[in-house]
Amino acid sequence: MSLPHFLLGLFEISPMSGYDIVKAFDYSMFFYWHATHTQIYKTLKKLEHEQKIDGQLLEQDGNPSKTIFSITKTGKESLIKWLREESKNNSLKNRFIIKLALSAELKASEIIRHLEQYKMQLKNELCYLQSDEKAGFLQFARSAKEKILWESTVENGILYCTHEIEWANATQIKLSELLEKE
Amino acid sequence: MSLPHFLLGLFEISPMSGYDIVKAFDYSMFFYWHATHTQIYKTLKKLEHEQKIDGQLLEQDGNPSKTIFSITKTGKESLIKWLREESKNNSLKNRFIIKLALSAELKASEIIRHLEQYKMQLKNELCYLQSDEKAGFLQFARSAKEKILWESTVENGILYCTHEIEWANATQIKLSELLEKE
DNA sequence: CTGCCCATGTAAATGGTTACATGATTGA
DNA sequence: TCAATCATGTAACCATTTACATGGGCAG
Repeated sequence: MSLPHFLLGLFEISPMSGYDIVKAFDYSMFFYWHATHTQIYKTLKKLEHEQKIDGQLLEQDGNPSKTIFSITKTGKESLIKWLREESKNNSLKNRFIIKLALSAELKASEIIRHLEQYKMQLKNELCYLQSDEKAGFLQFARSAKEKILWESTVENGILYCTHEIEWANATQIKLSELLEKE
Repeated sequence: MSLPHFLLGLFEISPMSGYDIVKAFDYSMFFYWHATHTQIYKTLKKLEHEQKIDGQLLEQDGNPSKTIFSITKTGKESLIKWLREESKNNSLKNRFIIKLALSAELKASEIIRHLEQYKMQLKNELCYLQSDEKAGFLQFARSAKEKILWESTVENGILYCTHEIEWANATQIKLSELLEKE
């Protein structure tokens, strides 16, 4: 139940179109969230209907027209209210880890291969998090406070990926030691 | 789309009742997954209908009867097939972090308080992951390989919580330095 | 006799993915 | 001329949460 608030948060930073948000998600701009265009456009309709955002049609030449949404006073109030609430239900769902826990039926070599694939996914994410492109966004922070928050969230993703890769390496080693014993 | 497979994985370890699984989730036995009883019982019906599990009524005195499910041959085949597949869509959703990224409108002191609450949640989880109760489960591993996998998943949770707490501390310090400057 | 634990369910709502659809424009 | 990008949508499905419900047993 957070996508509407997440979008309000984006509009509070800057007015933008639904498509801008779709693209931001597609380029995995937000390490800890994902949404598809279906969900985004539906949520935008809902937020507009609740008068939390306000759409302005922008005609373009070359490209189709698009609606630029801005946050309204009501929307901002709703956003602040949500921001102030304690964040509960922070439980994570990690498909890879739970599959791994149940994988004892597979050959050790096969599990090692899965860990390798997992590491590759993490390295890709890490690569983007550490890119100049990502770092470039930080300059758009509107205050020292915002800059700290944005840097911290990027740092969180980097630390997560790094530690997860290290853990995967350690697990691979344990499994290969097992292979040698057999 | 993994709960059915997750449950098959549990039944492959040992036959058990729906209620056993409900309780396991309630006591957050599985750090990286959660499900409610509604979802569990519905999934059990589905798995039974697909003949992937097989229920046996167990009469008890004192307590109501319960159905103990075991995995069938078909179920085990389906489980193995899933285990062999590469695990994609490992993207995480972290409500706390995304809220934090949007929190620049809040006072630094308020954000520091949120980080404190987040740390408390993590410390609770960590406490359980490091408990004797949790360690006790490891002895039920049916092979050296399974033991490595279970230990690794617990270790993964411990590392995650530990690093996340460290990161939260560092972020709190940055924010309090900002407070001093004002 | 009140309230919690056992054990299992239904109904309704929300959240999220996948597939299908459109129609203009631009670059290879 | 073929495919990709821009921009937005619907329909159907699957996943998940919240609320409501039952009925016996047991402890305080």
